[in-house]
Amino acid sequence: MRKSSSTNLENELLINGNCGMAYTLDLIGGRWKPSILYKLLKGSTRYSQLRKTMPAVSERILILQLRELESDGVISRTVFPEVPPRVEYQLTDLGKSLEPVLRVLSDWGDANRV
Amino acid sequence: MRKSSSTNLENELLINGNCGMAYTLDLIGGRWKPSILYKLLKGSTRYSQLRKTMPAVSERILILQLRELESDGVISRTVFPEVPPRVEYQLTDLGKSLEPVLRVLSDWGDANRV
DNA sequence: CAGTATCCTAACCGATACTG
DNA sequence: CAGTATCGGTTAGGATACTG
Repeated sequence: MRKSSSTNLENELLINGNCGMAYTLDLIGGRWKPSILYKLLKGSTRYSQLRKTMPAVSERILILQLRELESDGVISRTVFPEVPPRVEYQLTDLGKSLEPVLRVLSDWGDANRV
Repeated sequence: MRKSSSTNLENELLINGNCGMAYTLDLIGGRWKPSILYKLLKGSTRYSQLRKTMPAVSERILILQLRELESDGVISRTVFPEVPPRVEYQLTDLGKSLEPVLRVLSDWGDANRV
C-alpha cells in the first residue's frame, strides 16, 4: 500500500481521491503493524517481548515496521543505557489517538470473520 | 497485505495474532479499495463512472480490486442485459455494515494528516 | 539484547493492446 | 461499455548469518 518512504503519504492521497481513509490505512496497514499497535495499546513494551509474542515475523521485518511506525509519529522508541541494552516501544499521543480506530477495526473483524 | 486469493483470510489471521483488525484491514486495505468503497457508500455506481472518477488506476487493477471486494462479499455486481452493456456495483449488507469503520478511518485521516 | 547486512521471492501494481 | 490478455516493473516481505 505504501510506496516507499513515509514521506509519500501526501502523494498517496492525491491519487486516491484525497480521501483521509487512504492516509489512515497507509499508516496502520503494514503486514504486522496491526499486531504491533494492538500490543502497544496495553502499554510500553520491550523489543524482545514483541519478538516473543510475534514469532512468525522475521527480525528485519519487525524492525522495519517499527521504524516506519516511528517515523510516521505513531510510536516512539526509548533506549535505556544499560548492559545488556534495553529498548522499549510505546505509543505517542498520535498513536494513542488511534485507539478508537483500532478498536472499530478489531470489533468489526471479530464480528464478521468466519 | 493480502497473500494471493481472498480465501487466505483465515491463514492471515493465525499468523497475525488472531486479531480481527488484520481481517478488516485485509478486506479494505487494497490500493484502491478505500476509494471504491467510499464512492459506493453514495449508492450503486456504474463501472464507467468509477473509472471516470478514478483516472489514476488502470483498468486491470480496478477490475481486480472490484473482483476481490466482490469475492469477499463486500460489494455485488449487477449486469443489465442491454446494448451497450451496463454493469453496476453496489455494497452488500456486509459492505454497508462497514460504513462506520470507513467513516472512522476517514475522519481520523482527515483530522491528522498534514 | 537489539538490532544490521545480504540475498531472495512473490505479491502487487501498472501500461497498453485487444474483445464480447 | 465493460471488461481480458500479456508483459513487465517495483516493492513489500522473508530467511539467515552476523554485530555493537
